[in-house]
Amino acid sequence: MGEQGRDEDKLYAMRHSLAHIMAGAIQKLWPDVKLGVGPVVENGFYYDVDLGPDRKISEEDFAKIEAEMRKIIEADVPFERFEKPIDEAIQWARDAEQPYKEELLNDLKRAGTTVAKDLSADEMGTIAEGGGSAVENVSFYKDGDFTDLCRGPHAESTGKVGAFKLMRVAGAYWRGNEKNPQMQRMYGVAFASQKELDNYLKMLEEAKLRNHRRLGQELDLFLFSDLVGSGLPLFTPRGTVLRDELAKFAESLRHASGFQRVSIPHITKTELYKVSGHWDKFGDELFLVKSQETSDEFALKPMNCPHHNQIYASRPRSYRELPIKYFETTTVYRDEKTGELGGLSRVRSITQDDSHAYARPDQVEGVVAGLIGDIQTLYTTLGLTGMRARLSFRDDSDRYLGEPKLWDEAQASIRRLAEANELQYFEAAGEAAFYGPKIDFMVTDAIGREHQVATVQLDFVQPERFGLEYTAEDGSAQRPVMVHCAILGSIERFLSVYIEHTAGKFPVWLAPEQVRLITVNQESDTVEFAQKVQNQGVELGLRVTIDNSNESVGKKIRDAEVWKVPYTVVIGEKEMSSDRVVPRIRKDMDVLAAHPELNFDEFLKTVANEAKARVSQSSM
RNA sequence: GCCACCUUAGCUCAGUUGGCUAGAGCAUCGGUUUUGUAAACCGAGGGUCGUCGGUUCGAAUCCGACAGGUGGCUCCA
Repeated sequence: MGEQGRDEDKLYAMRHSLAHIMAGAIQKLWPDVKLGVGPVVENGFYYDVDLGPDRKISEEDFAKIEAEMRKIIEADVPFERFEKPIDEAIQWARDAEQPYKEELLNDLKRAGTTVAKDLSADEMGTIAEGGGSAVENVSFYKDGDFTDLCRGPHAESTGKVGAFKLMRVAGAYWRGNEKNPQMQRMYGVAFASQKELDNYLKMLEEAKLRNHRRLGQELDLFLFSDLVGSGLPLFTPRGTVLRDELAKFAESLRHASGFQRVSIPHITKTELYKVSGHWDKFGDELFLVKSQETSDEFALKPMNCPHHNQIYASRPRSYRELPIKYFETTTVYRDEKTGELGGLSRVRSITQDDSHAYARPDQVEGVVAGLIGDIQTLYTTLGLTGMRARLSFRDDSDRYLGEPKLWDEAQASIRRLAEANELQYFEAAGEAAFYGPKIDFMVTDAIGREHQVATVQLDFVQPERFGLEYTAEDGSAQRPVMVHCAILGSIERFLSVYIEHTAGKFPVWLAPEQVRLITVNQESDTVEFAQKVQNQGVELGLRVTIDNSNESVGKKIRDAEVWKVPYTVVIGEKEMSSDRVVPRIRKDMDVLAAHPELNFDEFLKTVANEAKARVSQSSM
């Protein structure tokens, strides 16, 4: 570990120390506060506090708390470490009337250093000493009047903690369990220097400018209506271009990989999900639909696999025709809890580029390898890089269906696939679907944030439940394995990522408006010329618009910039007489810049080719 | 669903300790202008201040409920 590692350790200690300082400040202001845990997180720290049922900290209190923290920092008192036997520590917590600490210590005593069931390893790590045997002593840190049980490490003294800012207060359940009382989680950010803190805050401002909700409004891509309901986005013509073009691209990849399109209704009798197993697992997320005609109970489909299974099951299948691969871009509906909705990232009508392949066991790896290739092609084309794969496996809880032996085989097979396809991967226990393990793909956006996008899942539970079969070479009936895959994942969620990644500067093939023609005046020959150019463009499959409004050219140029149109062409006397195009090219693009001297015909063809080739811009 | 905060015109926002007919810019519409690469000029329309209820002589402003939103928690097939 070099210089950088030591700096990171130092920063960690600073942030951790600030968590203590904040807790101390809060305790000074509200002496009977009950403290939870206060770990370091990305960019800062938090501390969970509980002022009792009738009192809450709000953001208005931040100035007060920060002032109190600064007093502690200015006092520059040392962080002193000492140890107590576990029983004395428990007594300390009892005397201090800190029931949450007492609970942690009791778990620590009972469970040793193994992680208590409800507590994440990281949280536990902040209070427990390492080692494998039962805990006998626990360590404390004291700065001034404030003492907290803590593993450390800390800064030397409260004066050496860098620059910080309290950011927000949020509700958080004690130990992350919604059955436990809810505490207030105080978040702060902290860096070694004020300059780094300022840079971080500036980055947050930039992220705000890219926010997909804001751009969705500014660029007229999608909206929500109170009458339609929350979590139900409506897409405008411009937004629909994005959706359609993305879906078309995903579809073309599927087509090349031998998938066949199918089409299913958006509702079904609930019976379907009782057979599939979804009813028991996810019944509370179903939108139920009533018929006025029959007594059957219907639901809006929350996933597509059971429907697709019915198509597979509609006739006897031979080993010769496997793998059978169905694909469809379609919308599913999930009754998400209102507090979980947000912009396009979490919606109640979710459009998936969903596929289900039914394969013989010996074909599974080939099918999955093909899907991985398609996923890589799509994200590379979209300029989303740094792909990582999460191998989502089961843990030892009882929420999974299917034979453990099948799970082991499938997980081993997924591991082999990750190796064979040279994926950069890591494993995560407890992330599997209830019916099988999966590979989840994450990509990194233009400002360094990682998002989960595509997913490939193996499933042996549903073929069993639906009695899916094929006739093998020897005439016996065999079970196919199902492979679920969505490349874009949810188109809505994908757009939330992609709009922020591009900041709304879409590449030509996705741009809702690819070429905007600006007339210098409203004379009929100018307008007719523009219309002729537009028609030519439309014939080439381009999205060309004309702005012949009665505004100055300067104003119309500005408008085109604001709408982030890739190519803008002013049409006036010069262009009409010379048939030369001097396109105004959006600054992030570099494709046409190499061909400055084109006539209208050449220009349009060049743009059409760029769109057809799905060229991504090099800089975003 | 839980916690904190937010909601004034299509958008972004002003609106003093509760007190005259609730304002601005952009956008929209009408007129003048016929324009050359990031904002021409003049004028007009547009608001039950999220909704409902309460306190008050008087509510955009104070209180409550509900709806919608933001950030978290929990969840995410």
